[in-house]
Amino acid sequence: MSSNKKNKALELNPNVSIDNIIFGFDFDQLYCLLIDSGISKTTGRPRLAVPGDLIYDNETLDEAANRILKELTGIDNIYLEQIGAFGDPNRMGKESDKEWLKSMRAEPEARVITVAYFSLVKMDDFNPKASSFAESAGWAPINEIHELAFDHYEILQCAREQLKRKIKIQPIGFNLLPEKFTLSQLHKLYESILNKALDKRNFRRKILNLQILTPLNEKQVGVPHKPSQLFEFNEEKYQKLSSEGFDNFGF
Amino acid sequence: MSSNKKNKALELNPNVSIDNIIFGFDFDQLYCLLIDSGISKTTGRPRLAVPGDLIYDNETLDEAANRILKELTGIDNIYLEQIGAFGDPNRMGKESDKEWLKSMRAEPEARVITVAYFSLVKMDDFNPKASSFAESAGWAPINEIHELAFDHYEILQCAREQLKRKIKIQPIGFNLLPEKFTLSQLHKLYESILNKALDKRNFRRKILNLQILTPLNEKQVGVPHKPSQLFEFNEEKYQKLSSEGFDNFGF
DNA sequence: TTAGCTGAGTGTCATAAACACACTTTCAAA
DNA sequence: TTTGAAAGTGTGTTTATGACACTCAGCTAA
Repeated sequence: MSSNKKNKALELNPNVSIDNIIFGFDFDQLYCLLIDSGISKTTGRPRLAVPGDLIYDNETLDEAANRILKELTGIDNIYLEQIGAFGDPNRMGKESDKEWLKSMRAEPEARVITVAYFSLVKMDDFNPKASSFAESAGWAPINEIHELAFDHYEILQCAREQLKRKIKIQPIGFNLLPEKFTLSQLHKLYESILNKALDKRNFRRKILNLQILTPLNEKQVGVPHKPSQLFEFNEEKYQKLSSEGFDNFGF
Repeated sequence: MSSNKKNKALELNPNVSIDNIIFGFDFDQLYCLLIDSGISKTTGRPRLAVPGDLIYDNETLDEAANRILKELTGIDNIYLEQIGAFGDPNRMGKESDKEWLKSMRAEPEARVITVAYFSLVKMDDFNPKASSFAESAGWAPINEIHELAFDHYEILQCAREQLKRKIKIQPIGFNLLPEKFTLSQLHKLYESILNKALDKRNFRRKILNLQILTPLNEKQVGVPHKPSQLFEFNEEKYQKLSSEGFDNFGF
């Protein structure tokens, strides 16, 4: 439990980390960005984890979360939201976690509280590349993830729940889509996040009533069916709804 | 990391604390439990703060939050929910905060990340008493709190927002009321939390439609007006609504 | 004893949102 | 020119919302 902080600015805080659930969407399903730190000697399986790092003592938590995102993906200015802190004393207690900690951390025994975030990125903005602390990174379909290092699987489930809750009261889903998109793509996105089928006509009516979409003079091209109208979202209206929410319980 | 519980003091984690926004309701307005650590030498004003403490290395965050609640109020088994982590490097940077830290902390310069919780208590369950790290504790009307130590004022505002959001999708408000209560008391509670007037008839209709209340064969006595029907809430239905939520955006 | 005060309790109508549901259109490829 | 694939569109029913005003029961004080 060190706290020898002579040189605060440059020092990693060995007790607090950030883990960042990065969501993407490919018009078909939700993905999560994972890093693979190699084959575990104890389990013989790849050791998949969510990107994260210890924080520096001179950065805020939000800055640290943005830094991790930037270091890994090279992109900035991404939708980012805190999920909360995870601090079970045994959260890093699996054998394969200990093995990794010994090889990577100056104080492998230190108790680390992690602050989890989730972010929403447009999948084609990001071209995975190796980061300084993982051998590789890549998108994994959310429904195919069944096990992760540390308590990352649990954090992922919390992130999904929070996203589900949030998308019903703020139009943040647009962060997962490109500038121009079709109503069907948006529809599929909502179905993927909420994990259930939504009636097409009712969905379209509701979204259009929010008046958050601007139809473009443009259609899909080259598709083997009736081409779809493209939309962009209305930034102004979006800001308004984002701050007010559009909650509806009635009170 | 030692797990020698004989000497807990050695296991205090100097980098992570818990702060707990404790809400109460007196049938008229919302209150927050504050501790007063004495007159600040630098400001000459009382130094009011939310109860909190560093965590021990062998407890989970939830356990630490419960411990703080128990140490201060003597009560257990309280509704408790995490708000999130607050970690601005300058969150303890006010002069009056530094003064206090020097007198109370082994490592006054250490950067401390705090994990905030809020809890809902039945006000008459709690009889304020001095705790080990504050000279006194007491209920303050939420609307009369304008300044607090550290970043506690900001945390309080987040807590109010979270409570507002939450009460619309889960019936957690009941935690602030005694076993038996009237519809008017519940109505006033919702108005206090949401900070706006709600139509009496519409409110009663909606709450009764949730079928979460069981009318008792009991009325108020000794009131100088028509005595009010008392209700208790239906635990079973409450659990069901709590887990499902009763969100209503329509999707 | 009665008049007056206080808050409890109650119903309806108009409007808006939700939900369920099936066929036609447009384009590309075979 | 036929076929397959997804886009796009409307209505009727049901349910929830929001606005709104008077009577009732019990206490107190004249």
